[in-house]
Amino acid sequence: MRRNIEFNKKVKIILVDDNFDHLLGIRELVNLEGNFEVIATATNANIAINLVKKYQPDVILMDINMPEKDGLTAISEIERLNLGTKIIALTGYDDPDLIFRAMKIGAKGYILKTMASAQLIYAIEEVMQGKIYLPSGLSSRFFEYFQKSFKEETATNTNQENLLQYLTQREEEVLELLTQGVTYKGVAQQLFISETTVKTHVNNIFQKLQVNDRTQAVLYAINNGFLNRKKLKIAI
Amino acid sequence: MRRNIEFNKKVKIILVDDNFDHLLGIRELVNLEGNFEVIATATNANIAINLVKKYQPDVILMDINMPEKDGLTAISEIERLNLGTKIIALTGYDDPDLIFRAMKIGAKGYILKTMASAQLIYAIEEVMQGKIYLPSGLSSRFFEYFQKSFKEETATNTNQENLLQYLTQREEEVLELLTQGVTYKGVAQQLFISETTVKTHVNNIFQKLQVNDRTQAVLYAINNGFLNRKKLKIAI
DNA sequence: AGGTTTCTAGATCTAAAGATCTAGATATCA
DNA sequence: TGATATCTAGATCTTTAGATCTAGAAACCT
Repeated sequence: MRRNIEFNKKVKIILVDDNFDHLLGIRELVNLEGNFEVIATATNANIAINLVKKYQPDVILMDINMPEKDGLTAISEIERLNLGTKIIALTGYDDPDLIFRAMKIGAKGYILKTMASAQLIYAIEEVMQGKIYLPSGLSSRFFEYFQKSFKEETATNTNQENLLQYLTQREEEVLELLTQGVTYKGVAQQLFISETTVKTHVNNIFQKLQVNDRTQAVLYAINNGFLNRKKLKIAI
Repeated sequence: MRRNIEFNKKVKIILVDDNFDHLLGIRELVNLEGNFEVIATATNANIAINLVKKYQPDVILMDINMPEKDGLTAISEIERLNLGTKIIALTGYDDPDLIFRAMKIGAKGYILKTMASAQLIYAIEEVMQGKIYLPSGLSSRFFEYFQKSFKEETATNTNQENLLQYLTQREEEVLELLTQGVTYKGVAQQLFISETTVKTHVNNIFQKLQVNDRTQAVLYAINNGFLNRKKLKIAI
């Protein structure tokens, strides 16, 4: 039969939307495409997650404005399954924060319900090719929000000089251990120096960073990019 | 004169590239467009920054692979001037990390030198409309990198439960003050309770978070999204 | 009404942290 | 070679921090 011959070629899709009518509409639309097949639908996120585990679809169209468990959480959980399922977020709002969060947790696409159906089909085709699809309007909003986030983040750091630059190499080593919650004794052992030497270094660090205790020193270090320079942790 | 009449309409552009020949080529190309005008060029970043201050251009085409001061730093500095100048990064490489960092610090566009000249013109037009322009190939790379960053970041957090959930309201208040480097005495004053009460809370916090001292508690709180829930700080 | 949780707070003690001063050994730089 | 910076480390003392135990008051749940 035709169905069997094409079985391996068809893109398996699961729809998730709490509005049943909307679900039917999208199913109709998607099934019109010869290469797509809606293999299951769900009206809430928990059912959806179980369906995904069972059928391992290629693509999920997920309404992220649902009661109970919201769509974003569902996306996170599905992503954690690591099945390579491409998730396209579907919503009525073009809220930049929502778009940003959806992309952050791994959505491969984001489209508005008000958009033309052709765009939905195109989005599915794109994500199936491993691409990410954002309509140009949403992509602008995403980038605006993205850049705004960073601007705010660096704004607090640039209003005054970074006192970390005055630390000597040894002091940096000591501070790094402090940011791991190590005691004087621990630092002394790890650096093969005496405990009093550590205290000397720490006191010098305090003066240079203009703080009174180790907690404040650690906080200063974290807030001023000390860990970012040392470790990997992408600081976005 | 024609030049005066159209003065307010022309888009003022500054080119920055350490390769002089390349500079001439781009200038030629851009000037062919009636609406664009290259008002200055520079072969290094420091000169470029001074030119920007002086002429306040609409758009800057910046090669980010330059010796001495690199282009990314220059972009940061120009952004800090807050003149609303749109910066388009220009480079030979489509390194995702480079793209990501350029966008992060505020570039409004990113194009490869190997790309067609029409794309450069289009990019200028787009950014002048307040949009961000990334050729689709680069935009894919950007998103891949973007999502990978977050996946790695959350990977360390999701491997075990978040002990912060077991804290009572009062304990959260105390912990919040600890993450600001406040002493027992300070916490007591701010919460209008006795110092011994604070100690009791802090000891309970230590047990719940399975740590031994305040520095470790603060580090646990920071690494497990305590501040993110409380304050603004977009944690990307 | 009785159990549970939470917030409060005292007493007591030990361990760590921090402040301050002095000082020797190297290394670096002018 | 003499000044400077860095790393080292001792002595001494005060102040926080942290551990442990007990216990009352209020709120909440069943």
